[in-house]
Amino acid sequence: MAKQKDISPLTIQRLSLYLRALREMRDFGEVSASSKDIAERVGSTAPQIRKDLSYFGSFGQKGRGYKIDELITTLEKILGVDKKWKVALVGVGKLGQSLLQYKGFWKSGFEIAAIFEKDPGKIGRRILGIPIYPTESMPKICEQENILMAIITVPFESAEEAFQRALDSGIRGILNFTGYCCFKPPPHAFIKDVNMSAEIEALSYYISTY
Amino acid sequence: MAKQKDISPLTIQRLSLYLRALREMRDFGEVSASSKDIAERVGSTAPQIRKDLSYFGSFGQKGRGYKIDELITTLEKILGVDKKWKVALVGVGKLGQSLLQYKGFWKSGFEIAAIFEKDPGKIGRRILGIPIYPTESMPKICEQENILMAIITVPFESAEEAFQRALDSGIRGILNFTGYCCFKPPPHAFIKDVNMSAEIEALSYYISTY
DNA sequence: AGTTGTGAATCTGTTCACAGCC
DNA sequence: GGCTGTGAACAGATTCACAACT
Repeated sequence: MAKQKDISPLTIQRLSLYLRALREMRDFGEVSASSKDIAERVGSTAPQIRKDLSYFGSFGQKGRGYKIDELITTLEKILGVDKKWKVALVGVGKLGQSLLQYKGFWKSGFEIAAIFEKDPGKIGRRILGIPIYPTESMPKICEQENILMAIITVPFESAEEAFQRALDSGIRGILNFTGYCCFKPPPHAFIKDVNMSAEIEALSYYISTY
Repeated sequence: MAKQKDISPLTIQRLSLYLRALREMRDFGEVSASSKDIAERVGSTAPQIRKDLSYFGSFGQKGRGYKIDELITTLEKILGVDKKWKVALVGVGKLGQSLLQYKGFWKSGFEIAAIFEKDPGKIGRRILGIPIYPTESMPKICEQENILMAIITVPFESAEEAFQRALDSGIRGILNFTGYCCFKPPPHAFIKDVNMSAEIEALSYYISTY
C-alpha cells in the first residue's frame, strides 16, 4: 500500500473524490458499492475507478463490489489521511483569514497549528485561538510542533521568499494560493497550486467560444 | 481567433498563466519575450508554450520572440477577458464572503453583480454594496443584469438545486466550490470544480509516500 | 545566431473487453 | 448474472527536432 511509484497525480486527485463519495454513502447507510455506484457519485466511469484502485491493490470482491467501510479505510491509508497533520498558515490577509474560518477542509485530520505573518500589528495576537508568529520564527516553531505542511497565502511579491522559508523550515507539502508558479521544489517536497483566476478565465474562454 | 475546436482544457488553463506572466513582464518594462522567457516565469517549457499558442495562430517573429503588448492583447481576446463579465455569487456563507472580500480574481474584468441566498436574515441587505436577493429571483435578475457566470458556494446538500437554478437562469459558466461533482451540464454550459480538500489530501499522499 | 511554428515520435492517461471469481 | 481486475487498444498530451525566417 505504500511505495507505489509513478502513479498519476490525476489518479491521486480522484482517490480523494472516491473517498468523499464513499463516506457519503456510508453516512447514508449503504454497506457495499460497485464501481458503477461510485462512478455515478463522482461523475466518472466504472472502469476508471477500477483502474485507479488497481494501481494500489485488489480491494473488491468479484461479483459483489466493494465493502464501503473497508475501502474507506484503505483509501485513508493510501492518501495518508489516517494520520493527523499539523499545518502552518503563512500570510493571514483576507484570503488567509477566509481559509481559517472555512472549516470545510479541516475535517479529515488537518489542523492549522500556527500562523506566520510579517505585519507587526498582527504578530503576537491569536485568531481562533491559533497564535500568530513572526515569519522569522518559522523554522523553530515548525520543528517544535512537527509541522510538515503549509498553506501559503502571501501576496505574489513575497511568494518566493515565503516558499524558501517554508522549505528551510522542513515543510514538505505546500498548498500555494499566491499565483507564483515557477518555484521548483526539491526532490521530496511537493507543491499544489490553487489558481482561481485561471479557473474563471477558462470559463470565460468556453462561454465566449462556444 | 474565435471558434477553434477541440483544444485541451490544459492548454486553456495554461494560457491564463501565460497572460499573467506577460503582464508582469510588461509591468517590469520588458517589451519582447521569447517562449523560453515565458517558460521560466510559469515553470513550463519553451516548446510547450509555442505549441499551446500555435493552436490559435502564429503570433511571434522568428528569431525575435513575441511582442509582449501584442501577445497580451491576443491572449485576452482568446480567453474572452477583453470583455466585462458580470458574475453572480450563489450562497454567501463563510466561503462566499471570503471570495467577495478577496479582490484577487476580480482584476481582469470580472464583477460580482448580485448575490443570491436562502437565509431570510441576509436577503435584502448588501455586502460591499452588492445586493442580496432571494434565490427564487435568480432567473429574473440574471436576465435583467445580463449575468452569465456564477460562483456557487452553497453547502454540499443544496448544490444540485443551486446548479439547476443557475442553469435555469441562463448561467453558462459555473465555478463550483461545493464539492458536488456529478452534475452533467448541458452542451453549452461549463462547470469548473475547485476542490481544496482534494488538493490537500493529494499533498498528504505525496508526503506520506515519498 | 536566435527563435518560431509544426509534423513526427514519444510518453501518459483512458477506455475497452473479457477472463476469472462470487 | 453480476462485478472485479487487468492487459491490450486507443486517445490525448508533451516533447523533440528541424525547416523557415529575421
